[in-house]
Amino acid sequence: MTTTTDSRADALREAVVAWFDDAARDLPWRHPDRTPWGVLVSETMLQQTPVVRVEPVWRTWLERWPTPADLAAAPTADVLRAWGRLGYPRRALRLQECARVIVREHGGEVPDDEAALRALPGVGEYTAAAVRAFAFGRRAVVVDTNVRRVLARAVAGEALPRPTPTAAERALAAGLVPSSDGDAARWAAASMELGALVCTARAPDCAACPVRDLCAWRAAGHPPDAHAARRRTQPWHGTDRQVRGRVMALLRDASGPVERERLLLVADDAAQVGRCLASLVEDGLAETPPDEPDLFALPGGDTSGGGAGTD
DNA sequence: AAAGCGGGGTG
DNA sequence: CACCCAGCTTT
Repeated sequence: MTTTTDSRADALREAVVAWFDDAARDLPWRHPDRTPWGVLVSETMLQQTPVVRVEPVWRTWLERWPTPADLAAAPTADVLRAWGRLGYPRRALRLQECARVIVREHGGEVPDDEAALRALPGVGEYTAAAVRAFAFGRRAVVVDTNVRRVLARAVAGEALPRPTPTAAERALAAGLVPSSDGDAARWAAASMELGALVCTARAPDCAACPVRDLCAWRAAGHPPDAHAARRRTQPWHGTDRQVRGRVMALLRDASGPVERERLLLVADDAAQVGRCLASLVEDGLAETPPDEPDLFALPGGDTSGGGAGTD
């Protein structure tokens, strides 16, 4: 991949980075004393969860489990409770498994190369690139939802990127990444921040945008979203996801196993709840104590010999 | 390529 | 109430 070197690309990169120097949020995972592990934890928590909700959980999490070895050794029930309401609790499971792989295969240190990062549970293309850039200051093509939107507007002249990324889109993003490690890492953080703070999805603040005079979307008169018809808003009310979430909330708040009968009350459709309980067990998010098929608890959280778990 | 997977803040 | 959020995994 070659870096685009035309003057317009240069102007875009320089304007965004200069803006970032002044406008960057003071986020804890950007502090000088952060560790690669802290960055990996933040990136995992930030997968589909907004910054404001992640920040307090990240602080207590890193205080409690400052290294991969600490998280690897923790009871999974404690991990799921600490994850709280961040959503997608399978991420917490994968993060703990990730910690165990790091301990087992990487001497307890977060790896810094692309292939090793991608091999970690829960680490995909974006997270691997983000860890390389933000934890190690290395060059990486970091393309998240913010960067996709910024490039869709500023370069492609569209209101929003298409629902699923294309090869052309990633090539465009790759071509804009500066060649040096330091510049590339700064560009990654800056382009993401611009999308998060100024070039937002709902109400972009074009008047405050450092690249407003370079923006193809603005130059075209802010045409509407060309891909709107192909977007599907995911249902929520009455779905398995909602029911699973309610079950998990109950299990988190209980100090011990919970009776199936009580869990069935989270929704009108008992069959649906039963299906969700089975899927949660299948996913490793819940388990039934030995010879107790009508009790459910968070995994590895068995504290006593079986008495009724009272809050 | 598309579906499944949480939860809550916001216009 | 629809939409969105520093995505990943599986089909």
